[in-house]
Amino acid sequence: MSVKPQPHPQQNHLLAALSPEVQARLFPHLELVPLPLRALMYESGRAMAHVYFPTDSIVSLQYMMENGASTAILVVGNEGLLGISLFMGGESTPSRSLVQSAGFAYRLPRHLVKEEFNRHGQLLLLMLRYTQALITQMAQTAVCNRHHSIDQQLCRWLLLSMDRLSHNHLTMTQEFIGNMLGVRREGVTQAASKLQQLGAISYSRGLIKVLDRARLEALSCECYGVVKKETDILLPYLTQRQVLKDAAVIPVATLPTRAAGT
Amino acid sequence: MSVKPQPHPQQNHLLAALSPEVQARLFPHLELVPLPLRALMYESGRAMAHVYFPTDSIVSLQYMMENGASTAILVVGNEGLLGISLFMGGESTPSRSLVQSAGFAYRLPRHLVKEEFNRHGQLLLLMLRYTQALITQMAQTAVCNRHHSIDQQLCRWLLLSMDRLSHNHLTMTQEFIGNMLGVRREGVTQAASKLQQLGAISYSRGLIKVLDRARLEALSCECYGVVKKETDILLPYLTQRQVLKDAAVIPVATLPTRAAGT
DNA sequence: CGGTTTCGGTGCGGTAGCGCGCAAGCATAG
DNA sequence: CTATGCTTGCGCGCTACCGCACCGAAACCG
Repeated sequence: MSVKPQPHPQQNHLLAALSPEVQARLFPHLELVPLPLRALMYESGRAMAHVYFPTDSIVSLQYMMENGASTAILVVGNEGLLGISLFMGGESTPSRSLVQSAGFAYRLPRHLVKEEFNRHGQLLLLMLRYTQALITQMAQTAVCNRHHSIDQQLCRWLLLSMDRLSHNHLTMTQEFIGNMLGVRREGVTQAASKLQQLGAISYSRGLIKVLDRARLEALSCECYGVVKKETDILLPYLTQRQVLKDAAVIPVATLPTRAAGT
Repeated sequence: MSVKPQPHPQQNHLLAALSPEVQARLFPHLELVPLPLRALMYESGRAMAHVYFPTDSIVSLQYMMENGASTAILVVGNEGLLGISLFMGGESTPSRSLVQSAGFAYRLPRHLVKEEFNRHGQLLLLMLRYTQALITQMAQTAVCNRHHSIDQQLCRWLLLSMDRLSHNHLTMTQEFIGNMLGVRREGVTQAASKLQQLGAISYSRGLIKVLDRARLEALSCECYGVVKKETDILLPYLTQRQVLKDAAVIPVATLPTRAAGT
């Protein structure tokens, strides 16, 4: 029917926010790879060979328990990248990454990203800010796991996913969502059924459509909003698609901050 | 009775791990401050003026909910520092920090730490690795909140605290612990009473003594061990008190990694 | 087209944790 | 030494969620 849009590096907001100079160094080495649903990007404890920049795919990072249970801690889509621990120091983490929505990603070999990072220029700054945003998302997930109902968490999850897609539907079964949230499949069934009765979503056999986004936001816990707001503060050029002007090194002071510091 | 030991910057493992050169630049500006129990170090959304390096105190970082409930996401003691978001980009975070065990900390004004960080030397590297360790702790907290019982989480919490103290007792009421873990006070009472019957701890009116640490570790969930192991990999010189030799810049490759990467 | 697999709906008993209220014991101020 | 407040123990009903088992309907496949 319709022609599939050709993937492009600029679809990834982090890549798009890089200065032309940095882009010129990195883009020639970008490799486009398809990410099929449920593909395992990183296995716990294995060294990572690449850093991935999703364009239209969504990958979630899970921590596993000894008994096999797991919970997704954060979600990465076209607003970010997969593999921050390569910058931070470890070559691997005790977590695994799973493709939650199929699509494409560009990837770069580990050493190239490290080299660029060690220039201590724009990439370093962006990575740190992005990492801070991830930290907020993880922390909020932890609180959410403690205090909120499955209903609320499902809404949060759907919203997080929708923000990273250009369409309004998700391809995932309730069983799969259960694995993500670390709850029973039946729990998801009940929550989803409630949402459908309210007209917020419709679903059938692994295809979920969001019909009333405002409704979802109202039913979700505050966690979604907190993370979104904080991310906007930290990385306005990502969520609002503003592209930073060049300048190899951006003084931190020129980036917006929430508090009017000294 | 006994003479209180004089606090010293080297009691903080992060400070101790710095090269003599960096120490020479920073130590003259260190300011020793007492951290009384329950003091609020950072309030959500307020700009941070200092970075704190605890010597014998413990500070925990909490995320708050709108309805007043809260959960501690991570714990900082003499192995680390308070205020990583100053490096990462934000001047503030949506979290608050609470003194969980009274003691002392050295602090540095924000701009001095930023300056040293921007030299892109040893401090940068240490901070990134430490941040990675914090991320692991947060993620594991999130999973723990989802999957483990109050009993197990109490053990984890006690162990995390003991690792950061030189003695075997804690000054905190069960109500306070409840606030930390984000559970009811009565839940803590039941869990603690179980631990006391098993001879692992004894407690009375806000004073908890750890009698059988091995027992605690056996009763705790795996989360404690996972975080500890990962921290040892990332920062061996912190937990094992090895001091790095000078060299203003340490190539990442010389730091130990888990996987035998390329 | 018929068999098999996948997905979602439902019911049932069990349990961990919640909110509440109350009481007993220790601790400190006056 | 008494009064007051803080800490802990305990009981009660309630809800959310779990584990399990089973079923029907849709999709998939040869």
